[in-house]
Amino acid sequence: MATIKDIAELANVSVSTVSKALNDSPEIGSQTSAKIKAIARELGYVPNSAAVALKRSATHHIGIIVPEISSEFFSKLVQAIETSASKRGFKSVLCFSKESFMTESQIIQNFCNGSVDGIIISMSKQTQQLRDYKHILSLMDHGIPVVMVDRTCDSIECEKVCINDFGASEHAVEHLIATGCKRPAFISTIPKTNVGKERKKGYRSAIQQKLYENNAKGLVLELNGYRNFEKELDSFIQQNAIDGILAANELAAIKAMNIIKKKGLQIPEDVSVIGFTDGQLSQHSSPSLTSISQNANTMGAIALKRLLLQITRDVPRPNNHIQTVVKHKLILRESTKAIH
Amino acid sequence: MATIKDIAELANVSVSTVSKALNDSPEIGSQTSAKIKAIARELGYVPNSAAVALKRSATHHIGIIVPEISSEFFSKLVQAIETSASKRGFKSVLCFSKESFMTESQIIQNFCNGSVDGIIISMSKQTQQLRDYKHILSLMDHGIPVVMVDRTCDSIECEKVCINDFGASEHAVEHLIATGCKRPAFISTIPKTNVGKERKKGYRSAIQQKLYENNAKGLVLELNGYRNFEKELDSFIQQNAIDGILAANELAAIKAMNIIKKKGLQIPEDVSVIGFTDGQLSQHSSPSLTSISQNANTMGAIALKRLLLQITRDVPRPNNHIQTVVKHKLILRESTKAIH
DNA sequence: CTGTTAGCGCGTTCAG
DNA sequence: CTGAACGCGCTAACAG
Repeated sequence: MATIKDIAELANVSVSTVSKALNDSPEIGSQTSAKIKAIARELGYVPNSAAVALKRSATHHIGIIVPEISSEFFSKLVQAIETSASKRGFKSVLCFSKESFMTESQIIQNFCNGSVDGIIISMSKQTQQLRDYKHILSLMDHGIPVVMVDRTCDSIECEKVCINDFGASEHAVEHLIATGCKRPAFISTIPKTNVGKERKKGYRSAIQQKLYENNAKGLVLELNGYRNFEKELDSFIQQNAIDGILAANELAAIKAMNIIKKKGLQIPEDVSVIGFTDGQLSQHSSPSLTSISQNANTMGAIALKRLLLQITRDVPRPNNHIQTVVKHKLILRESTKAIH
Repeated sequence: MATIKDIAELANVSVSTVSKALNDSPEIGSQTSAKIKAIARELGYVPNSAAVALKRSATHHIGIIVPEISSEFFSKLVQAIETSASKRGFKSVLCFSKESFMTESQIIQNFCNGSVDGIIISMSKQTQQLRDYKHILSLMDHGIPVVMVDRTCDSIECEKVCINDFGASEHAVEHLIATGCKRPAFISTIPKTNVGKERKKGYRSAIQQKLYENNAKGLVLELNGYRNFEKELDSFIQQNAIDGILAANELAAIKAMNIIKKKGLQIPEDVSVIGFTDGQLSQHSSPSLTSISQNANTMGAIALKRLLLQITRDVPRPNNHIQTVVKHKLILRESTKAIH
């Protein structure tokens, strides 16, 4: 690895001259500058990032912490963040919490060493369940800007980017009702997350407004994962004479559709289904799945933009409690009936 | 951000004493050491990564370059690499080439600044098409270890991790033939990649051995993307009386199934289908898709292990042309018939 | 226009 | 057992 020093020796000038020449300082004469640049190119010189980072106390790296990327929402989100980041000269350090509080804490502790200029995080299930945000606060105490995406929480004052999960859920349920569903249900395998909770609330709000006069809680099936999914869902559908399903996540919706088909019921005639996230699974299932799109790309781009705003202007924490709400979209496909 | 200097002042010792104490040097007395550590904890001290990197000329970061992560193979691969890396104290910098040679080159040029200790790459389509590997060679010239995964090439002498795509393809076609297919076809939307080519060769080899005596080229449909996919595939199936399909990638297989169903044909009775990659799409489609699993998790873990071997022992390039072949797996599901 | 010098934060000889 | 001093590679005063 050629250094500035090597160039200086070859060019018979001092290191500072080289530094200035390479940074196009007006102080340096054009022929000297040209000569230096030629030598630099010759040697394949690239400024050492650690040295620059040390000097500027800024790394041009951001940290991304997500639970995982096997669900398409997160993989899209990550890709959107990285794409925006690289456009602006920032590199992305990607970490997975695997839905574990401990792992998330360790990752964050690690990020306190100044290896990133800021962090975008979507919290783990366990963190949201424990409601323990010490690690995130500690990060902010270290002066590292944080933007929370999708899996956010109210009790921390930092920037947030999310959709209106409550409203999106209402929207979906209203559509089920409008297409003739009398007994729409809500199923979820993410009951412990803020988004899971909001989506459930939205479901209840919609059925209370549009379907029941009383304070009915509706038909809700919540599970932690997919262990007994088939058995539970099967009896749930049977016992409650379900004719519509809103699933809080894509995979649950897809699995539900397969179980419904297996029972010999028709989708959407007997049971209509709507999912969240709108990924490839939704597009390519049969019947294709009506979905709420969370616009992961937009969320990612905005999250990055907000983060860089905090990083570049060194206002430590002005109006930090800004929350950007990205519009959702209901994408109609074959798994729901048409409105007459 | 507390530094070693701050601690030194508070403890009334020199910075070097602090450094030694924090690194558990036997030179430092136990009570001094304890006191220093207490203060460090108090201040929330974390060693500055840029300074350490500069000192050690090693960042404990690796670079991961993949085309994208919307296909499940790459998202699994990335997750596997990161998981192994973090276990060993390495952070992962993730970049997307978006199948573009230019983007890939720029990313790599950027990585020559010493911001990573090594790189794992799966090349872009365009790079494989142009066969221009200057950027990768330049990386190696800079002394940065490189491991290529899945999308590899023969003409570079670096470590490689892949599956036997040729053999896997043969395996799949043999299964189609064994379950009664007389006219199995091969479809691909990745004709320009090495894996796409190998899979096609494997297909041809199998049909020549098992089906035709002569050197028939078989029934091959290659497209660059999904623009006219439906139209092309439709007439391809019609004209050639296809009764089996091996698709070189998961999405093509799924799309093919949907088109076949739309034509009113039965899967697997009229047309059997096998795909590559075995992701969630394969598991949850109806009928579920028989697939070749590339064991992305294994590939990722091995790639990282091999890379770290090169990084830690500073043998620059000993037996660098090692190629690790990971075993594939044929996962039988509903889209193929049973063997009688 | 160019060179000298200091210092970013840390680890590491080498003296004491 | 502890401290002073150097240098990793770079930028930015400050001199000349």
